[in-house]
Amino acid sequence: MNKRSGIKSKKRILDAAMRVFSEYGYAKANMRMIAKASDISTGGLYLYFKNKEDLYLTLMKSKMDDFAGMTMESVSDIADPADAMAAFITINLNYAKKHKELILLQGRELGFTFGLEMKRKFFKKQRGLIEDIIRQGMQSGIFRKVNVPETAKVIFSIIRGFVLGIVVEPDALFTPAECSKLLLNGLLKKE
Amino acid sequence: MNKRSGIKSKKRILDAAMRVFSEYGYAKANMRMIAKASDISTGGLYLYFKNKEDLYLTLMKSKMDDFAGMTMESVSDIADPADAMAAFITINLNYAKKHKELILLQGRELGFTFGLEMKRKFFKKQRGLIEDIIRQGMQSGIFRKVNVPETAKVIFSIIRGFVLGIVVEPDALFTPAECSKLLLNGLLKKE
Amino acid sequence: MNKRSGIKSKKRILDAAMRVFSEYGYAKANMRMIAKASDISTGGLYLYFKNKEDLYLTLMKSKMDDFAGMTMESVSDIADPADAMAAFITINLNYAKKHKELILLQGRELGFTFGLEMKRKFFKKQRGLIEDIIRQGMQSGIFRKVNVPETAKVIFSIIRGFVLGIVVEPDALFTPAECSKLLLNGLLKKE
Amino acid sequence: MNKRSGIKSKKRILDAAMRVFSEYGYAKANMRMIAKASDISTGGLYLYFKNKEDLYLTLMKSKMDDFAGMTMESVSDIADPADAMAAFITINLNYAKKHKELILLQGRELGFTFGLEMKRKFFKKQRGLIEDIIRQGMQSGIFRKVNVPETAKVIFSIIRGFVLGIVVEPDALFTPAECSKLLLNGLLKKE
DNA sequence: TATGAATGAGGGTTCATTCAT
DNA sequence: CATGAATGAACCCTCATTCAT
Repeated sequence: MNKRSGIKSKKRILDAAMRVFSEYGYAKANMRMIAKASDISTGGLYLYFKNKEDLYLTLMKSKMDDFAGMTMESVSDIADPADAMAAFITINLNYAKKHKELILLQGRELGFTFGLEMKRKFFKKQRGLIEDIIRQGMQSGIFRKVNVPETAKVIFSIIRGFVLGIVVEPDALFTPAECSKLLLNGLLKKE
Repeated sequence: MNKRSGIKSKKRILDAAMRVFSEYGYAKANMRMIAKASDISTGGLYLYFKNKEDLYLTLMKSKMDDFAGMTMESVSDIADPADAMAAFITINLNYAKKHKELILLQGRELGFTFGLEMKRKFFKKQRGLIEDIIRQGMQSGIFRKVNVPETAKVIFSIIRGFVLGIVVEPDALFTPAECSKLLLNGLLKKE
Repeated sequence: MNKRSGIKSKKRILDAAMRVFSEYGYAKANMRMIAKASDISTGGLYLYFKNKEDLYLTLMKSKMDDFAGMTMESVSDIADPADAMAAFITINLNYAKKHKELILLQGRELGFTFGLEMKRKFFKKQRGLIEDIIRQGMQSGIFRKVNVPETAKVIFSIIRGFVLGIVVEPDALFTPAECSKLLLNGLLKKE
Repeated sequence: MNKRSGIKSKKRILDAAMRVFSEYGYAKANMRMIAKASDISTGGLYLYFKNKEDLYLTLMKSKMDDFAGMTMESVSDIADPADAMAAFITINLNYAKKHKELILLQGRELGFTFGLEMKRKFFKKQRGLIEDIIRQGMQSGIFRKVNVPETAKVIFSIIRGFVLGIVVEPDALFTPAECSKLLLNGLLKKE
């Protein structure tokens, strides 16, 4: 009955879906909840999304794109590779702190049969960013010589670990600064 | 078809449940599948487990206990803290490599309403091991002075990141050796 | 197959439920039967009723309300208390004769954990009617002096007995007239 | 394992069944409960009873026989018909007071497809007793002339009403004395 | 574009009954 | 006689999806 632009409706649904999926997870969330939360009829959902999976995937893609944009932007104009790496970590951790539910949601459906490809693409992109930083660090001589893609992979894994740590431990006390310090300096005493 | 020792039946169910849950995840797995996979009737499942959740939780607990035992044992008699840490990482990564599905399954249900307490206890224990190693390293003077529990938390997160990395990337190339090297030495060139 | 007014669907379900519950009793009736009998899908039932119990209770409540209305109305404008009592009995017995299955159904679930409160309220109301009649009879001097609420209770029990008698004995021959005569005059010869 | 005489086991099962059926009703009681309550294995139940229905029916029959014996005995040697009638009522009400659950249980399954025949036979016998009393009362001239079988039916219904009243109302205050007074004298003031 | 009643397959769970021991 | 693990049909209920309006 409401005259709403299609785009606006789609946005509303996505927002509602975010709230609902975050709270209940993919499996326990149901279309009626999302319909109610977005104030759109059950049938209406299917005007904008092929099915539940499509809705979920679209949502995830948009969030990932947002985040990818953020990181890209914030890192691109930092000259010092160590600073850039620190910035990359910082933005990851801050985002995690702010959007625990999203991380949780993504993690929860980690190995899902669907959406894997999308996730992999996202990961690759992020790793690409790290690789660039490492290469710059090596060129400028402040990083040790390492196998770039492999190290990027490891670092990316570490960051994912940090992120999960923040999300999982309710009273996580570790700060971006500390995390990057450990990553950059290691545990051993510099002789 | 009757008469199997109760314990044997329980074991069969647990094994089958592991396979089924691994493949489909908790939500999409259904009791009928597990029944079929364990060659036990649907009703039979409920002779040994109160319900689906109980079955899942029991399964997880047994796996965690197994793993906790393994790490404890393998680390306990290594004198050098750096070696101990490396061993701890190695065992984590090797286990992950061998039991990807289990990790995935656990990760998938990360934020589950149930079983959280159990998982937290497990995490705490593992973190305790790391703390011990750090303390020894600091005493023997080969580790830098750090805030022990916090650092343990960070390291544990990092390891979790490694583990997930192995699981998520299908062609993970990173080795335990590399991982522990990075963790111990950091990315920056010494001096 | 779609689109029926909600109210109409609800009515159809209630009607079908009456038939099914009457024939099989609460425990042996199942939702699929009711669905089939109302020509509505299983899921459709749950659009209108929270669950089996709710459906049953709603059904009972509506029947009780109907009946309470009938008695109230038919007794209210009879001046002579003896006549009023006779009318009350008559309406009870006639209703029982016409709706054996309903009585049976209600009786069958007599001590049910649920719906007891509802039934008690209904009983209380009916007893209230009887009390009024007794009081009037005593005031006008044609009834003996009795303890009103207690006597009402007894009379109500007697009527319930009559009702059950009609329902249980397939070839019940006893008529309202006879019943009220016995109740009013007793068995002893008036000396 | 226990050496128990068959008869004793049967009795134990019946006793346990009484307790369990009373508490849960026929439908919600299950064989395992009865097995546990009688300390006999599930399979063992089927050594003594063909199935759940048979167990229930056997139980009911034994209770009815007991009760029929009691009434018969207690009424048989009372000379005065009014006293006999009063005694009959008294024994019914006292039994009801003592064995509410049994009455409830029987009432609950009133219209059951099975056991109806048995119940009818029981009712007939009880009615026969009442008929005898009425006939004696008419012969001795203290009862009014009435249609004997029909009046017996009505009286039996009334008594059933009393019995149910006792069971249903939690704080039933009506006494056997009162009940029989009303039944014998009626509500109207004499003359 | 929008609605929401309706569908129906499928999931978790129970329980009377059987049968190898 | 006795056991109790095992069976499997059947039950209540949910929910993604459709479609007449």
